[in-house]
Amino acid sequence: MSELEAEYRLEYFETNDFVRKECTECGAHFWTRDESRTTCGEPPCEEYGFIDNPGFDDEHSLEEMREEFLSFFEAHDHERIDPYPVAANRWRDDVLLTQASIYDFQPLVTSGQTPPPANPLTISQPCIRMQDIDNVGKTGRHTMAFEMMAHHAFNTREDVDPDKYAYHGEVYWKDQTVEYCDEFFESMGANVEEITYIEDPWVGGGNAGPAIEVIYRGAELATLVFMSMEQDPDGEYEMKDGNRYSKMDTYVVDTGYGLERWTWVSQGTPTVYEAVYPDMIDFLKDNAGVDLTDHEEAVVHHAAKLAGHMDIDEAEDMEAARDTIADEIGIDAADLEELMVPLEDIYAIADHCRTLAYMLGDEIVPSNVGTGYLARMVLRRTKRLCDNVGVDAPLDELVDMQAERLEYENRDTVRDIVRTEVEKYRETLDRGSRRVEQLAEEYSQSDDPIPTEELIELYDSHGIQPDMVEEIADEKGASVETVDDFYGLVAERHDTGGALEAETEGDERLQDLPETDRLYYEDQEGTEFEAVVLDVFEREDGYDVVLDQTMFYPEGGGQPADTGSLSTDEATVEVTDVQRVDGVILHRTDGEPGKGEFVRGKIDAGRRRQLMRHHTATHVIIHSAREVLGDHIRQAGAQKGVDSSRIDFNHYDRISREEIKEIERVANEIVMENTSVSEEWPHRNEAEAEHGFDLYQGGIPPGTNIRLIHVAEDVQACGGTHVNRTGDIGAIKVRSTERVQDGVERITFAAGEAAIEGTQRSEDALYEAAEILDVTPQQVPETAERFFGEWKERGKRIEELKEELAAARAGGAGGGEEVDVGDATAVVQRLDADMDELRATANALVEEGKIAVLGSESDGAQFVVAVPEGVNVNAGDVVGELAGKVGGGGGGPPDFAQGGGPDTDALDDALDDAPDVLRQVRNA
RNA sequence: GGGCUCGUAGAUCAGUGGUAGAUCGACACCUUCGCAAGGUGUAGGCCCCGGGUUCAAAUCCCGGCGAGUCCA
Repeated sequence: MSELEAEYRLEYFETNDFVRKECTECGAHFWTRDESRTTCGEPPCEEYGFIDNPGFDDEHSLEEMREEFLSFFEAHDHERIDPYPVAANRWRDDVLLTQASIYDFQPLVTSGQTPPPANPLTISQPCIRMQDIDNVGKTGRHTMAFEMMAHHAFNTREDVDPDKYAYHGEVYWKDQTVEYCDEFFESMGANVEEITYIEDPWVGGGNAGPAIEVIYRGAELATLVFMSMEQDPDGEYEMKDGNRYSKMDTYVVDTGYGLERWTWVSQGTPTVYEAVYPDMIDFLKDNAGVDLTDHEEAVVHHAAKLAGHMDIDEAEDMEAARDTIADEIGIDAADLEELMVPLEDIYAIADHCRTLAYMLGDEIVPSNVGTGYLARMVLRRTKRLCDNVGVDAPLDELVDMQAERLEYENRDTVRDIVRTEVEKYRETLDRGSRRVEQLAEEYSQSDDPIPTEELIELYDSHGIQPDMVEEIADEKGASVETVDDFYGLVAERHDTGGALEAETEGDERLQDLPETDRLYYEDQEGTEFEAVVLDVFEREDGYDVVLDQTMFYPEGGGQPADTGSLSTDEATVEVTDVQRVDGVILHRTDGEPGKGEFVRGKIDAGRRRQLMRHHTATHVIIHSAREVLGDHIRQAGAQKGVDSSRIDFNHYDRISREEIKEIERVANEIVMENTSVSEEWPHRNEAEAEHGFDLYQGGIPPGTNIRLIHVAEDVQACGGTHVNRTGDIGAIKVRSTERVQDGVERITFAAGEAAIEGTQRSEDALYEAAEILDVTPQQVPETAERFFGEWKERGKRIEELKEELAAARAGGAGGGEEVDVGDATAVVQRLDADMDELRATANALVEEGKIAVLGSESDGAQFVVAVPEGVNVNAGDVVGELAGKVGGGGGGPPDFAQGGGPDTDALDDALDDAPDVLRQVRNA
């Protein structure tokens, strides 16, 4: 760590009379203007110094503070850019939610592959950190939702090739960053003498660099990170994670100024929540009927202030501190808790509602996977808190209060989603409590506690929290087996082996080959071309041929590879698959065309044409779905094919038949308009500025320029091949919809010829059905309904008749053989009817006080034996014996047994033996 | 993406291989001046679908469809 010391000897510190000191409490090194200072200023070395003592000239609301910051940096030559969505998984696959402003620029911008939207830039980025969820509301300082105000500058070293990275040269670095920070504090009216800059090197995600924590009146108000190193076993710096790092070609100024912290310090309220959500807190208190007397108000204020001065980083710290605080104020700890808990819930509700506003406003759709699951968790937690504290305002209204404040435009959809989710949650709770009630009743009878096993099952499979089980069990007079590490036990159930996928090893030879020219972009309609074979790789099941240029489209963006052939004068090889690896296109063939040969390539035109139709149709469908279902519709995956294609997207409800028809109608309208499908390669910043993030439905491509495909009003970044005009699609027919996950719907559709074929197939089925029923296709549903009804009627009628028949037979009309078995009479009879009839007859005989032994030949040999009450014959034993004679088995309760076997020839013999069997069983 | 749970009458659910059930609701009748309530009775089931095992499957196995839930 000491190796970084030189990194902090800034000219700015020198020229402004800063001194470097070592904290007497924690030993950290820091820079200050105050020669007499001995501690770094950060809790626990020092207490909060701003509560009831605001640190700046003016009090600011959240909105005012955000504007102060952004306009300050705008005035200092930074471009203000719009915040990114909180759903970071839209542009990177390593995280779900945006947790810092730098997330916006990872990994493509920070690595230099892609230029930043502006340089330098300033932003206030909404972030969500779920890690702190248990602390929110309780500690007075933790929030789940926050905005990270930041300014960023992206630099590359002067000595690297200017063409190597998407930006070049140094914008500014450490001195300028610290100077901006100092100046901003000063502009807010802070006393700069009190600021300390603590040296605190930063490490994260394979990168590292020197960093400075900026502390003012006990609050960490900014972190200045100088990202400039990457992990490297041979690197010259060893960082605090024990790994070695070396300098990179790019170096990035990554700052973070907590908007909520700044707002809080400007107001000096006891908790951050009161500074950030004053209106919402008032509303919630009023709604929940939390009405404090002046005295209580003073106690709460006093307690919060004391807590503020303590080192409370976890909710548990708060519980522990409660006694101390109560003691100091001079009231009972229990009384204090009773006073504080409702307020803590209210604080948490306000924060959670803002979190939800960000998530849903940024069009995350609740689901059981990914970010959708996180949104659902937050929503359910919020609902529970509302119920706890007695807030009865509808949750969608509460979320909307925040959405309005954050100026989201899709507020109606957000409310709709919240209402749908609350309803789903209510159903889950209903289902759950019924289940628990039943269980509780069961266990209260046996006096056993409900075992942990059941609790885990209830939570894991049915989403019921243990405390809810306890509550209901209590009402039913049952207890619950308590366990320490409940969630640990749940986690155990999810242990997975984690099968590792084998990495495909790259060919050294491949890396030396030039990128293949992509003719399929120059002429999307073309199907024949000429090329030179640059290299051939022998594979297990064929060859990989590399050409200098190709028209074969490699698999990508959900579009399968082209197939076709490569021909020399002597021979023709079939191309079965095409892949692109680092810009080099590999043609998998069944033969060796010869390195250096001149080849003519020919792609399967019909197949390609269908793929192009389907690809363009995919854009049309997603656009139509957006139009019909709402702006939250976003592609979640797609696969094109020859006969049909499918597209998955987020939606919070099942798609109705009506909606499908409407989507189909809108899609075909676009087809019939026959507008041109165009392609362009604009600078990504211009593209983003004009079309926003929705460009990247299928993932974010790297590079300065990106390929855009315009289909009617729809614009998407896309690497696929497309038809020239929408009319070339021919027709679009939705084939089916399914729910692939909760909140993710899949539409399978067909375009062009496949649409016609698909429709014809469904019609064939309908016509065939109509022919069988001998009605017109239009009459099929009505007729089917009538037939089904009649079929059921007949079934019932047959039942009735069988019973009547059985009664008649039992009455003597059947002519079975009557034998005496001790004091009882048995009827042995062969009926040749189905099992139902046999059973009915047997029952009727039993009614008359007779033992029934019935045999039948239908689908093998079958027996039914029934014994009236009070007769000492075990029916099961009789059947077992008889069934054995026909090569099968049987059994059942002592008064009614069934059985049979495959050997029908032996049926009569078995029945002849029945009287003996009966007597044997009776004697046994 | 993975794990787990579930699918039976209009609703909620029993039913662990041997004759498909309960409660509520619906309907009819009784009781009542009338209503609530009560009583008696009746109707209402492709046991999600398709295969397999078995003498026999709502039940066991495999696949599909539908729903729920937890985790990443």
